[in-house]
Amino acid sequence: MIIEVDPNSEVPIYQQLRDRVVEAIATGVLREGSPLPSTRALATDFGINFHTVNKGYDLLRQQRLLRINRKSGAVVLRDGNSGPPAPEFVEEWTGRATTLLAEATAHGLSREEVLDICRKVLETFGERQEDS
Amino acid sequence: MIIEVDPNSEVPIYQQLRDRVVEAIATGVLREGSPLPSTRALATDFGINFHTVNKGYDLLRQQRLLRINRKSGAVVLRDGNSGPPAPEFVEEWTGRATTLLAEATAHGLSREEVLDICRKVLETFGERQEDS
Amino acid sequence: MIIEVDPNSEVPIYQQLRDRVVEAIATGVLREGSPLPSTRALATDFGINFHTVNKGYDLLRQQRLLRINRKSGAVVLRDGNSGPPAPEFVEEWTGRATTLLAEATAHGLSREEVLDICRKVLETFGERQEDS
Amino acid sequence: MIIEVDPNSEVPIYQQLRDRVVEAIATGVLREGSPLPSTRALATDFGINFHTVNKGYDLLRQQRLLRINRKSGAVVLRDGNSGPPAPEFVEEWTGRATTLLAEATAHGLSREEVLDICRKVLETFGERQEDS
DNA sequence: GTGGTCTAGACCACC
DNA sequence: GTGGTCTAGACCACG
Repeated sequence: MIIEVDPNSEVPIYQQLRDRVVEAIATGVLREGSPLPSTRALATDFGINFHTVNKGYDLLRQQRLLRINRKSGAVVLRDGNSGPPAPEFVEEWTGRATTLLAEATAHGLSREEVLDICRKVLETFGERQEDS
Repeated sequence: MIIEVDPNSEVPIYQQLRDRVVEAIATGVLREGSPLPSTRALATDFGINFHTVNKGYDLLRQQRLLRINRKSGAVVLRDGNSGPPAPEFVEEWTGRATTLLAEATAHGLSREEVLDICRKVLETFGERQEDS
Repeated sequence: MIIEVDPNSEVPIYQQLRDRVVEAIATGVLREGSPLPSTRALATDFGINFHTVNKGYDLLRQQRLLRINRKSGAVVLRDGNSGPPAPEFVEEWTGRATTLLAEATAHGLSREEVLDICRKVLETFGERQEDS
Repeated sequence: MIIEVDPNSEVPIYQQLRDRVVEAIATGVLREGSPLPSTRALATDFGINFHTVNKGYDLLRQQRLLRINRKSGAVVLRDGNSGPPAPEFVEEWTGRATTLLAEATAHGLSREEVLDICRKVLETFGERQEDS
């Protein structure tokens, strides 16, 4: 895994970790069943406390993206090919997307420019199995 | 202005205020030159601390969306028709968008579903002046 | 609040705290909108660490029973009169109830004895508004 | 025996094992005197550690549901028809039931809804011998 | 060796 | 004042 976190960022480390894992799942670097490093191992790798890693992993577990075993550590529970999302997720996500899209619009990006950026970002994510 | 903040939400009030103003600019409710209520007036309206409003306005000022004059109060500095955004903004915004889009992808939304949601949200922002 | 936790119990302190709060909501001691002590205050009251209280409160927030404000502390988000439960909750709860009821049955309690105990326990919980 | 354990669940395997045995006794699949597989056989069947099975059996022994003989293996010590439960068990069980029922009540299930669920679950446990 | 719990103390963000 | 984050280290539960 090629994940990096910035301890000096204003966004909490555990959330950076969550974001990077989510992105790795979206890009296909991590798939359903992929194992993640142990909390202690990842902590020493990043030079951060293992509790911080723990909290990041816990966030991912709450979002049903990770399954945590005492025995075998953390395992990716789902990826883009694991079925449709929960309706509540879509609703909640749309709310956050609205704010983000409003910001781009207010700063002068046109509808098509915004969609182009989104399209390009989505293209960097791996192809879905059903597409190929 | 028909702006509402939820003091019980988990998202900080000053950020809710910022988000609502950004959305108002995106939807055309606020335009370049539109005056905003004074910090004190808004604070008493919402029953929140005057410093909180100040912080929200300051965020908008940092993002070059607001101009704050000691004399004439806060004025919207730009809207979607005020020209293209700063390149740094686009870059920073794309980063945040990537994380958000990754989240949708990881949870099982297809590329087209994500783009559809974005398209629909953008349509609610109303037509730009040069479009009409 | 008359809440007690046993630091020597095998069940984690933060979960005991969660259980006591849930029971207080069920019995009507706590209602929608009731404030809870600050994490630090409760921690010193119980002679435990504030992080432990924090974790207990966080559990309750995850279950949508608590709302946590930076300003005003923790507030009860819902009680028995705040509307019907989420379907997923009912399903998950039924699973746990099955195991518990099986235990009673295996130990020799008859169907009616079990239901009697449940009925009596439920009667100690406060009357619902719509019942009165 | 048709018992299944999920090694990926968040609930410990030894407790899953205990729960499934308790449920099997409640539903009548296992009765007083029924032999259980040897710990080693069960361990290889499930692909889990032999100590884990041991711990699950030990839990059942502590709850007076199992007798473990070095010679004849594990045998079900009692079922629903083996007489009334120990008073201490009833007391301890009522405590756990209170927490579970409180949870349902706090989430908005009415007294009758809760009792209905319990009644339906108990009906799936089959008739007792003295009832038939 | 894995994660989970609890303690302790520091510093920051919010209001 | 409130809660949130991060660090640090100890001990226990699980397999």
